Amino acid sequence: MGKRKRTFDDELLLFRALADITRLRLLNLMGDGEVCVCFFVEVLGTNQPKISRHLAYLRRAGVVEARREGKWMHYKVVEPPDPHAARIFREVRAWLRDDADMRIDRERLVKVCCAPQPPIQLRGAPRPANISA
Amino acid sequence: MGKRKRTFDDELLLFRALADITRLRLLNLMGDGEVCVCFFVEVLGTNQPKISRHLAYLRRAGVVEARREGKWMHYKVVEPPDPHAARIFREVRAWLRDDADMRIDRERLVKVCCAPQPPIQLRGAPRPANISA
DNA sequence: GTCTCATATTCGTATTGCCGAATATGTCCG
DNA sequence: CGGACATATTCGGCAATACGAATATGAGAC
Repeated sequence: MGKRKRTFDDELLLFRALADITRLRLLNLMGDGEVCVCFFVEVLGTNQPKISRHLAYLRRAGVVEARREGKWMHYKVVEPPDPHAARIFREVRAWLRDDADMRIDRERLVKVCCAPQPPIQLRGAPRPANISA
Repeated sequence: MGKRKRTFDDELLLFRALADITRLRLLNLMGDGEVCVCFFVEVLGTNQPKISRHLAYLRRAGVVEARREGKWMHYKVVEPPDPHAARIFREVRAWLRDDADMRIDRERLVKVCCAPQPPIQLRGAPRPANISA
């Protein structure tokens, strides 16, 4: 009786990962490359545990990977191993790229990163790679 | 503050519609054309209100449409109006077509429809269109 | 009209998911 | 070692969701 569950579990995990606006916003900010957790907190304007929980969710779903650099953690998007999941995921990311509100988030990320006087809590934080408006 | 919510609400509705195994199985059975509710109940082997509730969910998400024919209700897949959503949805359906367990469900549908002696509760029910193994 | 059948909805409850607050882990510096 | 900082996890409450059971709606037969 658990046969079908096992076969489609990964797929359900993917869709449930996409079924939350905070997680979609995180994926969107990672669209151009690695991003440090502290920037997520700053751009989304929410508390840090919430960000961390959603990143863990995305990691369990197999769509992001983490890399440690000293105290900081960098997250980046990775394609799911399943070819069908990968195709779906690519379409979702294309959707995020074109969405107006998502673009606003990305612009906020650039502004926070490249500001001459960044917020106090971001002094010395490693800048994300491949920033582009 | 409700700006982002409004813009991406439809998209979240789509992903949440896909984040349930029963709804994915229903979409899979509709892959080849219109299907009558009574066949869903038979193939999935569950109670009727559960099927009806999930079909209502899919209808609210804008991915299926219903048509009445006497006492029977036929459901079919429709593409979401948003181009990005439509592309994602097409990929999901392709995924369902290739999945092994989903194929088993479709074969069960064919068997139930075309059996020389269909189950008592299905005598006279309108056959789905475009049945194919 | 009534009866029957197919489907939809409501109701009460159990489960799941998201949240903020508090706490734990992990790394660097001195 | 201890203190500071970035991030992760746990905990309790609350809202959303899924379920079975019961009931309601809607259409055809009579």
